[in-house]
Amino acid sequence: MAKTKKQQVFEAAAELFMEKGYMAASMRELADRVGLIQASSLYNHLKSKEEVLRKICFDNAEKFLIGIGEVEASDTSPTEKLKALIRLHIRIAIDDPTSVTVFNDEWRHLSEHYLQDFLAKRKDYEQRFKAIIETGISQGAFKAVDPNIALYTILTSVRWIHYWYKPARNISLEKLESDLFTLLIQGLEN
Amino acid sequence: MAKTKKQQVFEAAAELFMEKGYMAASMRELADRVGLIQASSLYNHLKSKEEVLRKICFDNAEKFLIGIGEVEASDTSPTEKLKALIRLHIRIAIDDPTSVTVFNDEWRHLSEHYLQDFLAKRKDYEQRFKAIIETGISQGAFKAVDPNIALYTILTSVRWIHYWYKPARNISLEKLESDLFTLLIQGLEN
DNA sequence: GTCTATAACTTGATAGAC
DNA sequence: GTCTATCAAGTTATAGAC
Repeated sequence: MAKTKKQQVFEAAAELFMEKGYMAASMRELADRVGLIQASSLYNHLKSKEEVLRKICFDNAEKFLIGIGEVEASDTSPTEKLKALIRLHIRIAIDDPTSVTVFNDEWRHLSEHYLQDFLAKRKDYEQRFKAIIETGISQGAFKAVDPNIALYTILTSVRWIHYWYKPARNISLEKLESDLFTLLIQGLEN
Repeated sequence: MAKTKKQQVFEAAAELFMEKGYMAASMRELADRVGLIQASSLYNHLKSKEEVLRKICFDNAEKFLIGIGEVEASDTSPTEKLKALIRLHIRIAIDDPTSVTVFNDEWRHLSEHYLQDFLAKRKDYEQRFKAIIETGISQGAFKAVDPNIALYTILTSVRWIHYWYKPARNISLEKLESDLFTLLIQGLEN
């Protein structure tokens, strides 16, 4: 299937938002990047600049929320759940690094109504993630570190993947996963 | 010593850059925040908006480069050096969370000449940090993980501190340090 | 050192021809 | 669906009075 022009526009926008940041990215520059189109014509494919940001932010939020739902539903130990969550972050980051980077870095430019919705979803995700860590601690599987410190250390630890990891590099997805398990889980486990 | 107006302006700017991002922060809003001053009058205290960003980015870069220089000069094991580096990041983050957040997130809006200089300094820092990890691996003190994965996991792990850590909270600096050592070093050590 | 006024420019978005 | 033309609003920064 060939990409529709709308898809091309949205993908180019995500790249531009990643490279320059949402606020520094102009519709004229987006048009240049899509090629052979004027900025005004972009409005046949999108309603506004913010609509593109909204789609990126909420599509990724949904990916993470669906993912953590599956992890919660699985009948496994806290350690296995934590591994599955790290795998989820790696998978989403490698599946579409551009999109997830914009999601990570540009959500604050959502307008107020959407920003509130987004922050509520993020808070929900973080609390469910933290609950898994807390269960592990109370069961004695994890060390008695502060759950917030463990949570944010793990959450931010996977945010560099897009910037550094390229499959072409001589490091495999398996090595990436196992090194991250070593670094992030071995410190936590009893 | 009372703060000079210049200091007040630069501090308010850093706060504004942190909250809204450099590109979304306007000189008019900065003036409102400083209070009882018009945007045009700010130019008696700064040469340009970018001058403020430059000062923030290069002051922090210098803090990290001086810090890693001291760590390198110390005659200690890779594990102790790594602990000292984590302590360095925590100290800088807690000492001035606003400034270090702008340094972390807004450097890309430096104009070309300064951007190149900044990126060279960052690359220097990362390579010296990585060299310490590599020494630990080759000496057998650390596990044979990929040095880049370890480097970026550690570097990004301390970036949430500003957003979450408040000394008023019922968690001490000592607990923060020891939990981060547990999480970040225990996974790496043999 | 602060003000008002404004220059010079860029921004997101729309109207209407084709 | 794309174009040209344009609007209205916002931007950084400067000039010159006080």
